[in-house]
Amino acid sequence: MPEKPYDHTVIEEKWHQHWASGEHFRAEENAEKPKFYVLEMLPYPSGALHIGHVRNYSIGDALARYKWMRGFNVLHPMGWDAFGLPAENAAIKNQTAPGAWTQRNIEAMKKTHRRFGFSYDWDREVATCEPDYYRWNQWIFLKMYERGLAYRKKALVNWCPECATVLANEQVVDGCCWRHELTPVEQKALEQWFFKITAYADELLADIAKLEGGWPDRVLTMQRNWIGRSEGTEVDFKLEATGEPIRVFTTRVDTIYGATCVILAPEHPLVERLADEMGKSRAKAMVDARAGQDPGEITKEGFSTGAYALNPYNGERVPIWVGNFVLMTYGTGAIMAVPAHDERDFEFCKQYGIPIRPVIRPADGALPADPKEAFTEYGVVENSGEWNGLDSASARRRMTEKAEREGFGQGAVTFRIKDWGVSRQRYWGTPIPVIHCATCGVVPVPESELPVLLPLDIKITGTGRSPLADVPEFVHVACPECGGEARRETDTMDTFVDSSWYFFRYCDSKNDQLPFDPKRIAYWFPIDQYIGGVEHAILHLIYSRFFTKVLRDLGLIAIDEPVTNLFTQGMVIRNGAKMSKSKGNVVAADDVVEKHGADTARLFALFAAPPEKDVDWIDAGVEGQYRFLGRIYRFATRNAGGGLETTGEADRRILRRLHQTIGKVTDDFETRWHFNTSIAAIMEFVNDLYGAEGKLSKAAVAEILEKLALLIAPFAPYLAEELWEEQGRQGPVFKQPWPEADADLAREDEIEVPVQVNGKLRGRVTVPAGAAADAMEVAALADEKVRGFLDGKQPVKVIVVPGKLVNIVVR
RNA sequence: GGCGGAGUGAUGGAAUCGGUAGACAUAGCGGACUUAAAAUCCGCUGAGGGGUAACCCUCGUGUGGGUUCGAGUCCCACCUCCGCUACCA
Repeated sequence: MPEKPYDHTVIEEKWHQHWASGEHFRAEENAEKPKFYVLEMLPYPSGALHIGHVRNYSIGDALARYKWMRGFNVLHPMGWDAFGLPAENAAIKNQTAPGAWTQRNIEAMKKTHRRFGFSYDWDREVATCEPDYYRWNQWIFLKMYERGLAYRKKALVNWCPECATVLANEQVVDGCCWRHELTPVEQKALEQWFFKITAYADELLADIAKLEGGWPDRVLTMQRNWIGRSEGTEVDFKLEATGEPIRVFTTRVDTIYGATCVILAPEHPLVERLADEMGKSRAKAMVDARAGQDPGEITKEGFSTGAYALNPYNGERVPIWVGNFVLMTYGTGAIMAVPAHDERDFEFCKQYGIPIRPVIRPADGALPADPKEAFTEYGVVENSGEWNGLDSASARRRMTEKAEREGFGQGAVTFRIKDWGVSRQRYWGTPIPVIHCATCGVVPVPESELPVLLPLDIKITGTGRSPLADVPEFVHVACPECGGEARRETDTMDTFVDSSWYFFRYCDSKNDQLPFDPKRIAYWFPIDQYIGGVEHAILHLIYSRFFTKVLRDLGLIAIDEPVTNLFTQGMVIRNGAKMSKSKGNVVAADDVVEKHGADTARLFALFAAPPEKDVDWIDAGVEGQYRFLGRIYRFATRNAGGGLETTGEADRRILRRLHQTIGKVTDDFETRWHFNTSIAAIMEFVNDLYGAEGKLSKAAVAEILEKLALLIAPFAPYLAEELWEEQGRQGPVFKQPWPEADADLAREDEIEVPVQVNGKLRGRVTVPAGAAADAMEVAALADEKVRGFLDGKQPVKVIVVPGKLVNIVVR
């Protein structure tokens, strides 16, 4: 047959049309077949897919297609994380409505998605900004409110006095507003909504054990650290003037005789009463200074309130200070400072001349007279009255018991993780479904009135209060309880709410009675493979686990954890920097597909590096993948139906290589997903194939062409489908059984074994495959070259690794 | 500061369990084809040295030590880069 040139535009356009109906990728519940739920993190519709997305989806798609070929019933959905701040920023900049802007972006990106030929079941598509999605955010919110898992409290927000608006953390640059670079951001307390994730802190921590093996260790470590459980003691110091308690949390109550002051967080309620006017304004300045600051950069500062507290263990009188490094949001917002045994306290006390008094000595040492640094390890208690001589661990235990017995403290477990603040003073998000009534207070919107619709035609100015507060039709509402005049909540939800349960919705995306039918979840869940960027290792993946547990406790699902296996791909960087619009180094997926075609782009995304590694995207190199596809296509077309009538040695050799290649690619899929080496193996095979061209039998050519199409199907689906069709076979290729490597055909007859003398490579001998150790030794010792290096000496020892190598040791 | 990852040719990377370092690809060089170029096909390509040649020798995986018959791979110390996290008492 005559060779045809590889024209990706023709091939890809053809199959693109063919797949447009979407029927090939539709997933349906089928109890007969094993299911496989493969999911890639849903993108924010920023306007265009970039090459980082392409990498993510190429990994997921290769796996989805492989699993199809392995006979699984595959669920492979896609959607849009469509709420969020960029839409509002674009609205301000371009005078467009956020909804319309988002919709346009989704359409553009979906088009790109389809050009790449990713195997999604688009019937299940979800866009989180659609009322039929976010109504279930509201529904879940109300269920959580009923159970006390959603509650209100005052919390600090970043506030720009110039815009008179709340800023997101990423809008704070060097402590100043991003739009007013000289205006320092202030901290302002607002009533806000919180999800009580701390109620699940213990379970979230304990269940990490269930994820081991399926999730990367570093993600689990990050989550453990983020939850940050620590056991300690809460102790009440007494305010000298009034006798009222000041509660502190410490993990080292054994050091309490070394406490030389009590330090309050600047927001601590007592500061209001203890500090003078000057102190109060200093405290306020400390709080504001924290906005957007790199915490490591903040230098410790503080001031004395002039008040004193009494140590409950020894009655000692210690001064009360305010310190900027004490956090109101952790523990009790107040600490006892033990400079001799805590680095931070040491630094602070040294700076202000507060005494440093050691009370713990190393088990094998003495108390230092004038410590140069804090001794933070466990040791033996000294200078501590009745407790002297105890080791730290038992002192902790017994001193805590005393506090409990005498009522001035107790054992306590503190978590680093805080309740999840979900209120956003923003427009483009899910309206929080509550109503504020002057008589009835906070009233949830009745379930029957959901969804609370987000009004679409509004002006976003970027200044003032929550944008929704300026929409009278939205705000004014009758109270569902008393019928009186009331106003709607004008804050919207954090977009992490949207992405915390979307993977359930995919299973039943059109349900208008419930967020999803529990039966369908039972079939598809848990997610067998979740794939996404490691940047979501903490927030998204903890919130998703939290929601799963909440939905379980609501009786909607029966599982504890949503994701069995997590794969975190590396980032695609560009010129050593993370791709971002502001840096102007974004590689658009559209450009790549335009120039080289979808198969080439996908192949290159997988070939550039193993998927878990970061990769610096350089255009050079894409060419090679295009050439590779062309080599396959040209070989296939010019050899179609061709070949010798008789079979010979060339057949045997190339079929051996074919089956070795199948084995290699299969192994990569089953164990480590290093598709760069899978593709390299197929390239090597094709190179060998070129060498054997013209020497192969008809039967061998046919088998090779068939298997080759199957082998590349997960990586280059367009070309695979085209080859499959040209061979006159019934498609689609990605629903065919994955080829099996035939171990007998793959086996080598002879192997070349390196021979070392004293560990240095000195020669090679050829032996039959499977040769016994002594046969290998004989062959090695008989080799002329090797003998030259033996210098006539007798081997002291010969190490033989069957099938691998021989090492002869001489002295 | 804490936790994690990585350092291999000009470049991306390979070497999966301690066993031939540099597969595969890019870039470069040379050849074939062509009036010419592109495309394609073939060959060479870690450094240094030797040989007419097939080939051979020495060195070589961030640095310095160690374990081992044998180390890119394991252990110790250090250097550099990257990511995450960060006064969490």
